[in-house]
Amino acid sequence: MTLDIGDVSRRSGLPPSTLRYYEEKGLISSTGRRGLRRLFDQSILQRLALITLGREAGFSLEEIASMFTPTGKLSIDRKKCLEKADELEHLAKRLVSVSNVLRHTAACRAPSHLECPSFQRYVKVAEKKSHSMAKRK
Amino acid sequence: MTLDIGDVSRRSGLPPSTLRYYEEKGLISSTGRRGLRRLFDQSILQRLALITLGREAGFSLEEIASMFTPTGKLSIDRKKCLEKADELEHLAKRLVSVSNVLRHTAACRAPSHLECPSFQRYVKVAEKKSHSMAKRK
DNA sequence: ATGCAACTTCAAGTCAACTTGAGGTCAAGC
DNA sequence: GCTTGACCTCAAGTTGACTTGAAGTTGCAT
Repeated sequence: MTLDIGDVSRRSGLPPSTLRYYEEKGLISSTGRRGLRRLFDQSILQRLALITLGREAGFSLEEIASMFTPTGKLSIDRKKCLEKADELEHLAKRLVSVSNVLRHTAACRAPSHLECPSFQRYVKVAEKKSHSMAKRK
Repeated sequence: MTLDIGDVSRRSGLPPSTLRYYEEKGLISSTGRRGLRRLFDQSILQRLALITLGREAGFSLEEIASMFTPTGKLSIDRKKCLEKADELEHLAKRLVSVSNVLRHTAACRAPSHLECPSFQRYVKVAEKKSHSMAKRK
């Protein structure tokens, strides 16, 4: 019931080179080897899904690595978790705002969007950055 | 009523080097020069806010550039706008899911999160990628 | 008119996140 | 037993998004 790197690659959509890179960086680990070949457990797939998601959310690999405990579970640092959660939620809200800006742009017939009040309103929401956001470099 | 690069930098939070870089890449443009110095219009600030937001949402500068028309308005390609809007909304939903995963991790007392049903549920939502998402390299 | 802070250009450097390539190993099917 | 394909390592290359540095210019206050 263990997976070859090729299987993991196919199932996760990530190329083997990336998987090796992630292992090198300590984000994942193989459960052992058969000869030279890495063997992975099923659970790697969930972990990779979380990593990919974290990347899409704008976290660096280093940040993501810090969210896992050495044993592979998610970090138990509750405060940190809640902070990240807030940050993500705020980002999500802003994204919805931009999404609204785009929908408006597609629909609105006003000569210039910059003068349209509803456009203005969306952009205003989108402009607000949270404090934690600012910290992110 | 025009701004110096320093003013824009202070008001947008972006360093002058980044502003010059963005200009070089065609994401923004100065309205003219006083001697050597670039002059910017007020409206640059809104535009920069949108650019920054786009970056946070994971778009490349090139993608962002393609969302603006040469005249500086948002692209009128309605189909493209709606596609991006969907993409953003989907990403936003997934982010909320990760946020939930994190909150759960902070709150749940189960010995292993991987066995907790509500954790599973959140991860399941988070795992789903949209088609458009997959295209994003 | 003189100093100097804030601008300018342009080339080169940096960093994260991968990818690519050369050269080697191994197990399975013909 | 030998080829083939999927794996391996390790070093070097790539890309995007900036930043830094050197060397020059300019506008405003003293």
